[in-house]
Order: sequence, then structure tokens, then C-alpha cells
Amino acid sequence: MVTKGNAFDPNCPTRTILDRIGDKWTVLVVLSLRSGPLRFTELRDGIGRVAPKVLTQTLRRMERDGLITREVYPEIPPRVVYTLTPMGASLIEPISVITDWAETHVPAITRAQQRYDEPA
Amino acid sequence: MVTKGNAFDPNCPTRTILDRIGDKWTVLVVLSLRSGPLRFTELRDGIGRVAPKVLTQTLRRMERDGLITREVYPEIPPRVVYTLTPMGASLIEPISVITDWAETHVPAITRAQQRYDEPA
DNA sequence: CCTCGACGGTATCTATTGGTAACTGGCTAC
DNA sequence: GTAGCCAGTTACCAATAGATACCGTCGAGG
Repeated sequence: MVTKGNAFDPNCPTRTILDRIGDKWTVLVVLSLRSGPLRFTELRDGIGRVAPKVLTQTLRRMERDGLITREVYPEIPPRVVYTLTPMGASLIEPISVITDWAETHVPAITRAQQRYDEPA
Repeated sequence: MVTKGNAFDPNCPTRTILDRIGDKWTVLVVLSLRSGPLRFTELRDGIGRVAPKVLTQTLRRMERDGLITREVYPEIPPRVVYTLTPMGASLIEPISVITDWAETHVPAITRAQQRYDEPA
């Protein structure tokens, strides 16, 4: 009943990572940084409507997890640059497997939902 | 700045699917049903502590998405059996790509977190 | 007749999270 | 002087996740 030994353990670290992947913004940050470092506002503008508070939270968590680095240039006006670490970059592959699956199955899922909702 | 044309669109269906993947329980239900259909209580007991309400929500959503089927046998006591659809089963592959990545990088992430938390 | 337990859930409440709107500080340009 | 830029922070609110308790139906046991 267990995948690789611990997927069903509530304290399983793998689950924590799944939470990150599932996090709406983390994935978008990774994809945004694919092609190079970006500043805070560049990320904010590139990703759709994201509240600065939420973006900050996401970035701090990703920095803590070692997925990105945060470099502060104490200039005026301030400049903060976010860069994918090698580990962060290695996430692109798994993410695209998921998004490929998603894009392949979107039509089927939409159809299933319509069938489910119809009788109501 | 866009992955495959729409990953950054808030209404993008791919994002909806990512939310499902990221959902703590959906993944565990898929993995639980890998080896065959299960009843509600079997799922509840197999997956760690999950509130019945939350499990019900998860299962309904997955049924709506066409990932599982729900068969009700109006016996006494009632019997409800959940089964992976082919589409649901096809999720196992992408999921294991993610969990493989996660398990590979758990040590590095843990180390990164410790380094981040230490100075405080 | 009365209670008990199995099953597959609801009902109700609280805690956590996601999100909005407004504000900060230092400096520069108008 | 005041308006704006950057990179956030703070105060606040709404939606969601989750824990706990309860429900109805039925047969078994006393």
C-alpha cells in the first residue's frame, strides 16, 4: 500500500515537495526563470495577477528550499534578482511531464466534467 | 514568457489540473487505487489520517474529472467501490516522475532549509 | 422491543491559507 | 513639494482545508 516506502506517511518529506509542485505560483516562477534571472517586478508582471505578498511568500519558500537564489543590490532604487539554482532548474523536466499530461488530457477531462454536470 | 501557449493564463485548464496533482489527497488516492478498486473505508484507512469529508470531496472531484468511477451497490450494509479509469491510471506515470524527483532531492532540500534557518 | 455496530457518508465548527488594498522608505525627477 | 519607482510589508477579509460529531438504514444479539 506504500509507494516507495513513505508516500503515505503524513510527515513524509515527499509530500511537502508535492505541495510545492501543486502550489500555483511556484511552478510559474520556475517556468518564468527558465530563460534567465528576473527581478521582482519582472516576475510579478510576467506571471498573471499575483499579489506581491503572495509572490514574496512563494519566493522566500523557494529560496529556503534551495530552488532559487535571491541577490540584493542595495542601490537606489533597490534591485533584487532571482535566479534558478541547478536544483530549481532540474524541476523543469518533471514539471513539463505534468503539463504535457495535462494538456493531453484537458479535452477528456472537460468532457468528463460536462457529462457529470449535465444530469443536474 | 509562455510555456505552451497558456500556462500563465489564470483561466488555463492546465492550471486546474496542476491543482489536482498538487492536491494532497488526489495523488494518494491514485496511488492507493493502483493495485485495484477499493471501498470508501479501505481508502480512508489506507491513506493516513484523512477526514471523511475531505476524502468525499476528493473522490467526487476525481469522479467528475473522469479519473475514477464510483459504483454503488445498494446492499446492506452499503458498498461503494472506487476504481481508476484508464485516464486515472495514466496519471501514475507523471506522478512517479515527480515523486522520483522529490525523493532524489529531499536531502538537498533539507540541507538548504537548515542552512537558511540556521542564521536566525 | 431496544440497543449495537457497520457503512458511507453529512453537518458544524475552527484553523489555515489565498488574496485585496493600502502603506513604507529612500531617492530622483518634475 | 509632490509624485513616482522598487521591493516589498501590514492590516484585513474571504474562501478553503480539516477535525469532530453526528446521521440513516439495516441485521444481529439480548
